[in-house]
Amino acid sequence: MLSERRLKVLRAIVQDYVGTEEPVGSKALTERHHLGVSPATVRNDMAVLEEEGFIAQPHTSAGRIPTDKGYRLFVDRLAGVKPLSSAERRAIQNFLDGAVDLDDVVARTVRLLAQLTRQVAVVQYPSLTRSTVRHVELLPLAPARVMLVLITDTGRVEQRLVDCPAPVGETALADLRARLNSRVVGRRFTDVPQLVQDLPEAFEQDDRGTVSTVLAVLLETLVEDTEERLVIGGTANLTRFGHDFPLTIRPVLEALEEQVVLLKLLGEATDSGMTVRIGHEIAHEGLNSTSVVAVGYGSGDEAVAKLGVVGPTRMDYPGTMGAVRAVARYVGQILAES
Amino acid sequence: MLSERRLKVLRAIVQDYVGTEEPVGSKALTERHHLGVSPATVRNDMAVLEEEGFIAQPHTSAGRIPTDKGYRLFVDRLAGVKPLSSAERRAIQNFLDGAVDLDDVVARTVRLLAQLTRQVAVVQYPSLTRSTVRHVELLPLAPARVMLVLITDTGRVEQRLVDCPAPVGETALADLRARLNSRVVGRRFTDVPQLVQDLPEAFEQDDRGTVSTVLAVLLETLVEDTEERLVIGGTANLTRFGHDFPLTIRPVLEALEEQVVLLKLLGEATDSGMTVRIGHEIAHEGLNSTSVVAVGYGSGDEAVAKLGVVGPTRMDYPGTMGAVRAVARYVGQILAES
DNA sequence: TTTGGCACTCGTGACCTTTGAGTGCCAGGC
DNA sequence: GCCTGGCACTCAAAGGTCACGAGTGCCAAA
Repeated sequence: MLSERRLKVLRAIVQDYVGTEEPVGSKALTERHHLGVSPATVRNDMAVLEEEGFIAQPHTSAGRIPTDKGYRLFVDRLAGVKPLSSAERRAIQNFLDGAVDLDDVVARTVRLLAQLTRQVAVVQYPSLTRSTVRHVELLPLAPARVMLVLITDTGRVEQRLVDCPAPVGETALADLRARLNSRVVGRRFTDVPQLVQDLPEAFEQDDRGTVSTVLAVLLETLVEDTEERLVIGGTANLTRFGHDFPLTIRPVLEALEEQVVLLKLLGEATDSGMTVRIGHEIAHEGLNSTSVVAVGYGSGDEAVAKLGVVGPTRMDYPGTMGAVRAVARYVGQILAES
Repeated sequence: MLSERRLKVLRAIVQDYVGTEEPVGSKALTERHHLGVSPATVRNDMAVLEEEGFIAQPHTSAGRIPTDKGYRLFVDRLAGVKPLSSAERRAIQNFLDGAVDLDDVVARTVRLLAQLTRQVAVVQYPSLTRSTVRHVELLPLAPARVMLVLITDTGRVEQRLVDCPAPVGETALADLRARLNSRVVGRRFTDVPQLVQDLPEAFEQDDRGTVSTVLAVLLETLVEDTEERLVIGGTANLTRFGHDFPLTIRPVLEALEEQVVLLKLLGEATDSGMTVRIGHEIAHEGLNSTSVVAVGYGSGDEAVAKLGVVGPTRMDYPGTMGAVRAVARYVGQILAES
């Protein structure tokens, strides 16, 4: 087990390195942090920390930099989540309060996160899986063609064209609309399938085909929409990545365009509480020199989606985590209000 | 006026520089292009070209590189549009034919363009200004709350919540829906305002407020939606920009996130025919070292939106223009079919 | 007008040296 | 047993020198 002081040394190394981007040596450490011991002692501690794999030397006779393992320990045990200043909190609130609809909320959130953390922000649209149905509408477009419109409690609207096996009368459609809504409004998406299961039986033989078709499309919409949309922003912050970044930035930009990768990353985040993935903990190769801080957000207790940032492993974890958490909370509030 | 040969020299310089990314000298020129004259002669021509501002020297005793003005001349008079190979054409068609809906068409187009040109691709969603209305639907959500759904001929669906000044009856709403649709279905967005102008007068005094409100929201939707959505892709290609690119890439990434800037850029493109903006011809400062190749596309004769690419001024103009034009044509076809 | 010749420029890369931050280790002190 | 000051060692970074060579401009001759 590492002694108290060695943990302090590790923390100091992480903090200094994050600030200066340069390997930190024993002398500089004792000067900047009042550790109460001499550089020589710190050197001994550093030797131990290196042996344990928490820090490394880029080359002999250079300072040390934290390894992924070192950052991990730092995040888990040495760093808190830095709360935002009240000025920042007010700024967040003001900025988000101006949003007019869901798209706007998401767009503003991503801008805000990017600005606050000075990193790349990723925001997932609220998932439909935990959403409830606000309204289902059926519009006759042509004799055998119906448009299905699904409105969710998060303000999202989805529509699908349905080609029916036979012409549908206005009354049958109105009947279906009424029955459908009475059963599913206010219910969760996940509950819908069994709620509508026996619905065709309530209709005349002629219309059953149509009813089944409409229901099939509805269920399909519910499932399909579980694959989420993402919005990313602040990619210009990638230029702050490091000195050698032609090589670093490339794969990151590529990964950011692969929504699948990002979705998987966010998906790995635990539903409640913040998740931090550091460097090689991230499965995707192009992101091995980045860290991801993600957290779920939602209108109620449950998270309906995730948001987070992607930055260099050498990032200000406490500050980033604080910003991410704060933004997630405010977005949750906004969603709850609307 | 520049002699025939000097134009040839300029063309050779542009081609070589685009290929090698390095200043091109007189000797290399005569070796790679059979100009039939000696390096000394070429040097004289280069001196003239430089005096006229078409080329420049990064420093004394280095080769020449084209200036923005040089590229302009090249594009206008020296370069054709390079048609794609039939293999490329087939690839485009196959790739786009797999699209299932409008979103997918746009997403695929942007990927395709980025891949084909190896640059940053920008695709604007089909504009609503030239679109026609397919259907307008009104859904009662609460006694004084109505959802307005607008379906366009390009397959786009927009919805808005309308808070009415007074409760609306089902019948009044149905009446409004019917009257509204009979007037605007199949008509262009731009014509809608005057078509519905006198609609409130057909209703009872009690409902006029509601009707006016709904109409106001509808018109607002039409106008708002004229501000287009954009999709961009291939940002990873920015890493190919140049050697000094930390400084170059930053403002470009920033500009790409400012949709306003891009919209303006695309907007400047003439409706028919391709537009090429080179370096400082672009008003936005961050994009002064880039060129934009844009062209309109549409399902019929008229362009409904623009698409294009953003790349370094040092780009393969003939090839890029060929790819952009070809993609625009195929997308137009796809849209016309659906 | 073109061409070969020639002197000149100047960025590039190779090679060397110096500098200094940082290290590991050790012997002595608390 | 842990901490500390001292000391020799290492090595990347910074600076300086130098030769190279691609490229230029100019000029006189074809």
